[in-house]
Amino acid sequence: MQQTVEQKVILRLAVPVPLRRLFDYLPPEGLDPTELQSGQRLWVPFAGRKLVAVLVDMVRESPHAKLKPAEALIDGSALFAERDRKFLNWIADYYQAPVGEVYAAALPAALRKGKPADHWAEQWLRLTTEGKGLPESALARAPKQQALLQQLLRGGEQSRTHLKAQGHTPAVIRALQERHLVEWVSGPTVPPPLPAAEATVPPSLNSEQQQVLDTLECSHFSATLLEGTTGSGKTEIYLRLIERVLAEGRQALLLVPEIGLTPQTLRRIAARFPERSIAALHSGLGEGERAQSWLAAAGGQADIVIGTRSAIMTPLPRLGVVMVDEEHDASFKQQDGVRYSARDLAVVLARNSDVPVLLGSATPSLETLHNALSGRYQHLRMRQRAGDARPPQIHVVPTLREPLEEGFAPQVLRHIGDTLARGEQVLVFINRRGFAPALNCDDCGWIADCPHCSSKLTMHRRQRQLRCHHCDYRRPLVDSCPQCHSRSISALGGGTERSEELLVRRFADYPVIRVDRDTTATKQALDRLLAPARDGEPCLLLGTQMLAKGHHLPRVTLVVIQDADGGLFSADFRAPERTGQLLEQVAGRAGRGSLSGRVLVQSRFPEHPLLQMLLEKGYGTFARQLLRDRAVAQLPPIHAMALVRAECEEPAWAEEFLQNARLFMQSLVPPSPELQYLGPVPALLERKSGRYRFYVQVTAQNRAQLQPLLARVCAWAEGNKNRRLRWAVDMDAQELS
DNA sequence: AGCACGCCGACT
DNA sequence: GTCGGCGTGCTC
Repeated sequence: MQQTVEQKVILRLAVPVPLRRLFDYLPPEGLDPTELQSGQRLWVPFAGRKLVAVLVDMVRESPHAKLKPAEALIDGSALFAERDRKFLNWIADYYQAPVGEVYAAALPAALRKGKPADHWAEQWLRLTTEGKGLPESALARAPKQQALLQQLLRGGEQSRTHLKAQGHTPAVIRALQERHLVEWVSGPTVPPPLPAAEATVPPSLNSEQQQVLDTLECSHFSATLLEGTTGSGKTEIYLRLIERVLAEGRQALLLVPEIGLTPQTLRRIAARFPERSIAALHSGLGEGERAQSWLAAAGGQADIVIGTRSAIMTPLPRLGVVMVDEEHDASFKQQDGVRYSARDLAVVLARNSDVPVLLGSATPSLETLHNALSGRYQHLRMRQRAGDARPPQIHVVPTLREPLEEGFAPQVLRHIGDTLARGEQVLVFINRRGFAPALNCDDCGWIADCPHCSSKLTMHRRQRQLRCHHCDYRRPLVDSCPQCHSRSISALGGGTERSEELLVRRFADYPVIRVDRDTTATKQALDRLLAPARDGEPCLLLGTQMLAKGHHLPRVTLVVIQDADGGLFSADFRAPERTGQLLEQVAGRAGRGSLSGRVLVQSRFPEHPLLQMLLEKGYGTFARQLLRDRAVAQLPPIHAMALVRAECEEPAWAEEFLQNARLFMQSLVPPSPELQYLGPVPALLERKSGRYRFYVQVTAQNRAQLQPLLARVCAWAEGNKNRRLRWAVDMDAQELS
């Protein structure tokens, strides 16, 4: 028997391609294999190109005969520790996603492209041997140098960023350098500095908050739903938990909805922890800043990480707590690529790391509520509003037989006028942007619709454009019918822009602030727009969902919901839940200060039982009723559900593909009361960007029944040869659109 | 996904 | 004669 002197090493790599497997390579030529660690990035040759791959595992042998060597090692040390890799592998498995794409999704763009991490290495200033020998009283004649020297003697090495923030000038540092007392060394990345904020002292807690904090156990895994009325002080609970884990030397992760991470939010956290290093991870960052924040988090330098959905995949070596604010928010579910739910992953991550997870909301998702009611999660509630704010009074305004003025009932306009006249603020919620959702010829019936989607074009009058809200199609506004040349064309229905026009006309003495995606391109813009409202002058705020989330506007005493009916008759089984959450959240904007609030809800169906229940009994009772309905209909969250989706320019191909997928799955697991199939059916938006979309829905008693079936259907579909067809498995799908 | 290889139409 | 259209095969 021949003995091999050199143990051969085979690298198993996650390559960013849409294939559900790892790829084996030999170590780069001329590299000592002992330098390799799982979790490092490497350049690899792959089907004629060069890609950045992540080393997931090292093994002794490979089933593949001809292996190529990897091209080069990128990282000196691993970016992903073993438990990070376990987590990412789990994600790929659970969501039936290609592993390489999961690893790619976990990395910030700059690192995904192969930039070396040491590009963001921080310069740290430390004492030389000579410097360490000095007494603190040295350099009495150079007070600035002395102060810096003392700081280094007491606190150890300091980052360049930190020194700059503290006002130590380069000149002072250079002076010490020239005396050979200090030197720069390259060290771990620190997060980019946040806008300066004045330190605040923690407010005192009310009894409910105190009770919640006493109940929350931080040493081990536990999952908790914190169901707290708007204004009950959930944020303070997050801040206290952060404080607690920081004191133990651990990191805190706070996930927030996409539009929740405003400079205002960041400032508030920075003000509470002025001495701590905070990394923000959101879409507003540049590529470099994002990589820097990510590396600071992954390197353990950042104490607090606050981010949107994708932050859940950031490695955190000292993780102590995970918190999800507004956990019901739809932006936690990724809608393309790796279709993960950051909220669900937060629970998985916490369990893996044996740390607590806190899901906070005034209007919990039915998923989380179900887990809380069934005892899987701890359920804590806060009903008191902070300060002396009282819950708002809610009134329904029937609009079916009412003569409306641009969508507003006369009495609603009267109330708006009265409120402004009292020097208070009004918030008008309209869940549709633009001037009008349709443009129609009175003579021949022509309707402006999107050439690429099964939807109508929305009229944007200010920009004189017709736009599709589903793809980015735009065309100039027409003033005669393109079909019959009639000049009698009308804009049907209303949106924020149309209401803005009316309100500006009717309430000319007051500023009207419109907040929607068209007026608010950036998070800074939102902050700027809302500034006059925060000053407390009487004004009218009008906008879409963007206005519904956590802005503290204490002078708003009247909230108008222009149309509550949208979600009551939708084909999407989640529509009532979302409508309930939205209405409750918007209504919560009323009367947050000492002034009491009033909410006017316009509806054509004021007697609709769900609307009645929501308005009279509140979201809690409403949500429990919806849960009972879901149980009867065998829908999530009582049952597990996944969609197999397909889209194609040729509708028949997508349908046929899904028909075959269903037949294939049925041959493995025939339909039964336990496991059921539906479809293929067209998606709610049947055509989008030129492609027809269909899905097959699979529901089962539990996920364990679904998992193996989905894995098999993925393997089957990967063998599908139609290039024009795109398909995906959407586990725990949130949208049927 | 993206890049190679391969087989049929309108161009210098 | 070939430049290039995109169908399909494969990626360690």
